[in-house]
Amino acid sequence: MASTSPPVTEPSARSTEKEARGGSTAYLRLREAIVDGRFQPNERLVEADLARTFGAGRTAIRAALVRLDQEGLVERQPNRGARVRLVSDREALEIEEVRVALEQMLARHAATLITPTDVRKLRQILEEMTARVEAGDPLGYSELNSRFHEMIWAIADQAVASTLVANLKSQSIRFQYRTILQPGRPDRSLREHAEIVEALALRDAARSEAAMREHLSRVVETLKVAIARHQKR
Amino acid sequence: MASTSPPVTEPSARSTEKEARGGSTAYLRLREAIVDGRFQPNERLVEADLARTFGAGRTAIRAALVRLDQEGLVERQPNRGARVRLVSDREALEIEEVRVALEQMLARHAATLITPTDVRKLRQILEEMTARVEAGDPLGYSELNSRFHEMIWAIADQAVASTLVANLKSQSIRFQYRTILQPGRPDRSLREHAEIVEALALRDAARSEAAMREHLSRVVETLKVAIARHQKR
DNA sequence: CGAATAGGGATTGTCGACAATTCTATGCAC
DNA sequence: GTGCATAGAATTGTCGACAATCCCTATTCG
Repeated sequence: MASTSPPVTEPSARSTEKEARGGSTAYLRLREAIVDGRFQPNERLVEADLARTFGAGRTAIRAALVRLDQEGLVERQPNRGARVRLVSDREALEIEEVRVALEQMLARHAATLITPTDVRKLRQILEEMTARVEAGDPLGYSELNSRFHEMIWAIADQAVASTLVANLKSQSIRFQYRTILQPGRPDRSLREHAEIVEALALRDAARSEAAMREHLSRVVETLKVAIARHQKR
Repeated sequence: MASTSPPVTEPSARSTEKEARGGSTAYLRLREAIVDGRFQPNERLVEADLARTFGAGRTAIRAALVRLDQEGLVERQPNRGARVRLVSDREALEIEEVRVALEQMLARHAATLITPTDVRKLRQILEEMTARVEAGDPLGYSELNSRFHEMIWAIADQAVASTLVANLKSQSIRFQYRTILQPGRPDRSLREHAEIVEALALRDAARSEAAMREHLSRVVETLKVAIARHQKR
């Protein structure tokens, strides 16, 4: 399991790379810490503390916070510091709606660009997913699920959309288990994924788009009831 | 005319407001300068110069640049400074594709939430647009066109999607005139907008979505030929 | 004459210090 | 005991200085 989005779109490949060297290493490490949940939502992020923790200067931490704020992972208030941003239930739903729209489009593009090799890889992931469901391993399933979708993003070859959807995902990561853990969901989810692969293999753009829409719309619905149930508790 | 996105989603309402006071005023002014085209694409943005120009410290400028980099308006390379980001033709198309997907979704939501007052306002904008076309005023038309779409974003009441689409728009602003200036485009565009209003007035979600998709798909197509024509020149 | 190299100027990156602001806790009045 | 004012601590915001890096030019050597 571990972090979150390895393949398609690293945190934000826009600029400042070279890892270990430059100053953006603080950004990457802080980001990872937040996404992995090592900081609680709403937890205060004191610059001096972070600087000590990550062995960086306050300047670097500051830049990282500005960046994470713009990215939506952190909330900064003037003179009052930064906290890990808590995304509300309402917002999580909005994010998921956007994801539906974007992945739909990505599926359509993927259908016209997909190669036999890609299809083989997708089927392979699908098999592994089946195994995890049978083994009753929701965590492993969830990880493969991510791989599945990321693979489609890569095939679609649409950098803008992929970056956006990856960013949104890291914002709403806290909600990802609420859907899979619903009863009966894994089986149904599996069938939906199978239909997506089927449509992609046929290079049928319209059907691929529809299948993805169908799949993610159900995820949204599931999330809605999960949240409703979670609230009246 | 002037700036770009007044109503729905100011530059980035996430944090740091209060305008004239805090330090983010440099960010806002620099952003506006870039979006309005007062800096050429690829032009170097030297921190010291900007600090003098905007009467701010280098620290504030630095924070603004980090933010604008994350936002995609500026490109920063380690130790080599920042430049106004040049979005390629390819990327402009990708951005527009994303816009199709998002606005489609926004139209669907707007259809279920729209009020008679909203409909009246949309029809009014539509009338003004007609007047501009008849007057042969593409600039005024373009401005109203923005207002039209922003109004729909507002109605849809989806902050996440609205923010994204607004950001994308400021990135691709350089391309906005390439579509409208194509021959025969204004008339057709007008009819498409009318159909959108019609569908929204009926509160018909599916039809609204389809109308928006139809409209923006044509914009993408138009942009494609405009770019192709522009390249072999 | 061309290529490699060293020097100098310009620019970014980072640190430490201090000012400005917010937060916390204590004391005082009622 | 509750509410308000105030002092002190904690934290952020900003500035100036310096180190690190890059870019350009001129010089030297083959």
